[in-house]
Amino acid sequence: MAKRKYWLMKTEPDVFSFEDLVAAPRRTTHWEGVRNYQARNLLRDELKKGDGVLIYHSNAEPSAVVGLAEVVREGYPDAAALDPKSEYFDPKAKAKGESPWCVVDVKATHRFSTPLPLAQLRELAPLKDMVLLRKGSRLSVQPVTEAEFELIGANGKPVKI
DNA sequence: GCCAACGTTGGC
DNA sequence: GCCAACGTTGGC
Repeated sequence: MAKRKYWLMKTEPDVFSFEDLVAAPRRTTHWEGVRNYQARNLLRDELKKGDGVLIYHSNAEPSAVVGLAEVVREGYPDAAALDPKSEYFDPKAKAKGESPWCVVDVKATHRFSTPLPLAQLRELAPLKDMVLLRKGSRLSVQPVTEAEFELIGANGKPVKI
């Protein structure tokens, strides 16, 4: 099996929070609604079963990494793009008859007993090159190095769910 | 609520 | 193919 890789996924807790993921059946959901090609390509090609995921709350008080998850199913089409009732509906995808967008299934594994807010992440010197902390970084699915994942994991004091 | 950064759209 | 206009993200 290929070496485990690491990712960070953003979500707005008002829309879908980490606790919503924990409350979902089997603590698993398909990570729908990514509508950016760069992020789509990662979901489609790069995220593999068993990869580690940092769950990050954006537009939150405070914005923070709040827990860990794992990829349990690799990329497949995001059906929400074809559903007119979904807020992620994509008329162009509907016209084409197939969804160009991708989801993976992620499962919550650990809750941080100490969520790590942005300000605190910025204080950790080894994270200075982290994608999340780059100015203007908006990518909602982004790569994380093993060192970054381990450091953030340790600092968050994760508790197995 | 403001606004900087970024991605996408569409006129030409 | 250029680029201005527009929409979205997301920190503050």
